[in-house]
Parts: sequence; C-alpha cells; structure tokens
Amino acid sequence: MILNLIKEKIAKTFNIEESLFVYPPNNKLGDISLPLFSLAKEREESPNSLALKIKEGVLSSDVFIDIFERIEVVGPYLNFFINKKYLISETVKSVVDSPQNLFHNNFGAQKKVVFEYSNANTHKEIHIGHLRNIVLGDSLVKIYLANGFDAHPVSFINDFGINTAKTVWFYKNKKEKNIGLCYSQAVAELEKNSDINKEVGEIMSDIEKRHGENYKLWQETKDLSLLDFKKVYDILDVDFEKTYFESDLIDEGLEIVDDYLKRGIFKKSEGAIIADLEDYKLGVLPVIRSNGTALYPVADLALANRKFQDFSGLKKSFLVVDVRQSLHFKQLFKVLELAGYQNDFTHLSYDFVKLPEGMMSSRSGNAVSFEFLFEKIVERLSQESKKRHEDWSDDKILENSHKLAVAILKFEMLKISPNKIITFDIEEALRFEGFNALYIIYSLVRMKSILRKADFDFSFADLDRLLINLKEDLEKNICLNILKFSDVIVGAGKDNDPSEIAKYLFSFVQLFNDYYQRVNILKAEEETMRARLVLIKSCIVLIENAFSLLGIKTNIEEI
RNA sequence: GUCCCUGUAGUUCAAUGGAUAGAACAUCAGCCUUCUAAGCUGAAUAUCUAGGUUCGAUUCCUAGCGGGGACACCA
Repeated sequence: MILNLIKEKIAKTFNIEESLFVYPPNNKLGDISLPLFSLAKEREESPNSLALKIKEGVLSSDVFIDIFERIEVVGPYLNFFINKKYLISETVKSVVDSPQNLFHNNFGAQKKVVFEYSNANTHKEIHIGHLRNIVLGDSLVKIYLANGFDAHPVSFINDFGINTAKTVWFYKNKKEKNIGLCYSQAVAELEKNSDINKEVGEIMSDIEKRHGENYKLWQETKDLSLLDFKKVYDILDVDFEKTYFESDLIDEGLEIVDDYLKRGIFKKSEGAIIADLEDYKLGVLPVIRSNGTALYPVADLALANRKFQDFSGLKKSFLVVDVRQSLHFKQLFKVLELAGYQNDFTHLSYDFVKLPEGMMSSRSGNAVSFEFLFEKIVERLSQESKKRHEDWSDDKILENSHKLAVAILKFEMLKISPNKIITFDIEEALRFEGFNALYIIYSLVRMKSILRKADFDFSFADLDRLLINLKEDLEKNICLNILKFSDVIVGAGKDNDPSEIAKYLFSFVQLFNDYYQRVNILKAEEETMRARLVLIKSCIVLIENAFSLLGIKTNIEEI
C-alpha cells in the first residue's frame, strides 16, 4: 500500500522506526510527518538539525524523486507532501484494480478465532441492550476477517435458568402468547405474591427432569422465543455457525464439576459447590447451589470444551458480553487455567445501553424492545420518504425505510466506543442528522445517482491518462484519506472497537460532501468529468467496504 | 470496604505522549432557476482538582473529588 511503502522506504534508508511516522493534524502541514524528538535524543542532535539532514538526504536520493512534491521542516517536525498526481493515480488505480489490498490485510495470519455473542436468554424479549451485543459481535467478526483472521461467529443461548420457569408459569396461567411479555409480567406477579415461587420451583424441577406437562410447555415457549430471535437476526442480517444451548451443555458441565471437585479445583462450602479464588483476589465463584441445582458457570465450563472440539485448531475464543460480567469471566478463566487449559479466552466487554431516565432491564419491564424501536424508526422514515417522493408506492417506501432503519440502528450502536455507556434517546435517534448512518447513506446515494446519470463505462477507461485531470487539492485529500483506511481497519481490530471505523467513515463522507458542494461533476469538461466519475466510483467502493465492516448493507439506490 | 470503568463545549461523543483539543446536536447568521437541502458555509462555547514523570500530558503515575458498575448460590 502506497503510504506504507513510502514510510517503509524512508525508514529503511535512514534507519528509522517506521512506527514513528504520524499524520499531521491538518493537511496544510503535510501528508505524512516524522516528529524527531526521540530520534534526535538517541543521536544526540537537535531535532531541527536532524530534520534538515534527513530532508537533504531524501531530496538527494533519486528513489524519492517522483514521490514528493516538497518536504518542509517545521521545528522538530519533518513534513512530507506527496506528489499529487502520483498519490491520486496510485490510490484510484489500487481501489479500482485491487481493492482487496486496501481493505484486507494478513495481520491475523489466518489464526482461527471464535466470537461468542448474542448470549440471549430465551423466554425474554430482545431489547436494545441485546442489540448492542449482536451488532458489536457481528462487526468484530467482520473486522477480524478483514484483518486476516479465520473468524467464526457462535452464539450461546441461555434456555435453562429459573427465568424460563417464571415465563412458563405466566404462559400457562395467563394464556399470554407473546413470550417477550411473559417474563417481565411474571416477575411483576411474583413480587406481588411470593407464594407463586413454590409453583415456579416445581416447574423448574420438571424442566430439569425433562418430562411432564411443564417440560412440554418449556419446549413450546422456547421454540416461540427462538422464532422471535430468528426474526431479529433476519432483520439484522446476522448468522451463527453454531448455536449452543445451555440445556444441551448442562450434563457435560456437571461431569466437569465432579471432576474438578475430585481434583480440588472446586470445593463444598455452605452446602454449595464453589471455586475458592481468594488466593487470586477473585473472590468466590459459586457453581452449584446448596439445593443441588446448577448455576451459570456449569454450562460455561462445558462450552469452553465444546468450542475447542468443534473448531479444531482454535487459537482464541472471544466472548462478547456485558461489562458487568467481568468478574465472572475472570473467575471462569482462572478456573479453566487451574484445570490446565492452555487456550486463550478473552472477554470483550462493552458497557450497557441505558435510557435517559435511567437503567433498563427486562426484569422491570422498562426495556425498549428491539421490535418497538425498529417499527418506530421505520414509521418515521416512511413519513419522511412520503414527503419527498409522492410518486413512490407504499411497498417501495416501506422497503427502503426497512433498509435504512437497520443501517441507522446498527450505526447508533457502533459509533460509540464499547467501553462507553450508550444513553439511548429515542427522540435523538429519530432525528437523522449529523453523525448518523443516514447522513452517510444519503451521500452515498447521491454519488450513485451521479454515476447512473453519467452512464459511464469504467471498463474502457484508460486510468493513467484520465487521472491526470484530477488537479484539485480536495481530490488529493480524498485519496489520502482513502489510503488511511487500511490503518483504521488494523486499529479497530487491535482495539476491538468498531467505532473507529464509524468515525472514520463519517469524517470521510464529510470530506466528500465538501467536494460535492464545491465541484461540478457532470457539468465539468469531458475528460475532467470522466476522471471525477472514476474518483467517485472509488469513494463508493471505500464507503461500501467500511459499511460492510459494520455489518451494514448498502443496497439502497434511491432515498 | 475491595476491585473495574469513567470525568473534555449547554448536551452526546473524538483526539497511537506531539503541532492551533476535533465533530454532531442545540443556539445565532447565511446558501436551493445549479449532479437528491436527510446537504453545505460561517459564528460562539470545553480538558474535575492537586501533585509527579517527560523536551512535551486531555492522554502515563499517585492522591483527592464526582458519576456508573461488580463483589456466594441472578445471568
């Protein structure tokens, strides 16, 4: 890639660490820059005189003769201005000819990794907290794939807890068919009348024994719940290679517990079975309740096993789970380590989604369900579309609004760093201005519309000759930013943070909109027009690639 | 009490230890006979406090203050 090649060349020639290069805060200062503080210290020289020396060296070397327009020394900084023609033509050609070189690297060396996410509970509704999890996991898998990892998405579904029994109880007694509503309403009933707990306990016991009427109802409600999940996954266009169920893992987990008990990793305490991790300052992990029933870690232990069985050669297992379970995972990983696991487990935590009025939970029933939010956004988008396109059919409006709503929701969840709480304000989300997927899609659709109107056949374009016509500073700046995308992909992977892609994408489109406003494309002189069309095509490829790393599809032609 | 995260503009978020701390929303002032104005331009406004490390700290360290979370039978 061009920027890396340039940095590498300079670094090699002058024996400098390649990582010392930075991008200047604004493009008036240069395209790439080398701050010389540390190097000057090492070489016992003043940064400024060292900068001047290197500058002379670069200028006198014929390797760099066509690459740089000029080189400036500003105090301790050495600022390189890349030749405009060279930068533009190299960039556009590589986007058009070999985009995989720009949008894909082999940083991960095909290391096999698994991402476990969307660890939803059946018998509960999917709310916007889960949405963050699903969208984050999906995006991370895509970013890791782009970084050359062999990444696989799996999901672990919790279908066996006491919450399922509560839902069954409500379903059975109140004839409520909407499973999502059953749980929160059951919790409310239980609070009013604690006698119900006994019934719920009996239901749970039947479920665990796997027979009788209650077990049947459990299966029935589970299936209904899974249908609801499927609906959401389809809307969000996410898919898992494997889905693990707690109910399938529990027996294997119990065997492991026995084994660990024998090996002294677990012990009995106060009637329960625990892992005592006080020595590691990790407190105590309860595994089996004093009444003999299994707790969450039992399934986790079995799942750790399964994943390495199912994905042979697996090097690393990522678990995308809410930050509130950090301690739990530290404990679990410590237990696995004590049991002799050599494998690498990493908890990718993210903070929760709260409402402006406070915390959200499916227990209290104040959660904003995915379905509700999605419909609300579709509705608002449809209203707007109708205003703009009186000639569009209702079907077309609805279809477009659906696509947009998915993009908007995903972007809302991903544009903020995972370790920040998202305060989800529905009014804010319905405003569609500024740092928002709609802004980007709107611009993208305008770009596509220009290409449609131009009706230009790219396959016959003689790029070398054509690109000479791109003479604007903005055109160079756009190309420079296209090139920076490679670094963004690597960074987002290293930091496990898709928001870096979202932020980059937004600022890139801002830059393009500036260009769009200032420069005429279809009205430009013939050759300039064609060159600009090729540039726009490159921008479209970039934007669609960036969006795809966020799991956002861009199959929208009009808006 | 212990541990984890966090504190930047009126609000929501940015800023690999580096140059003039950036956006978006809201506010104010402008731009549609012109490739889709869900757009663009301009104005105004900010690093919790005190120390330390460093040539250089919003960033790293220590302490304090504020916010959130987790800490044995929830997941």
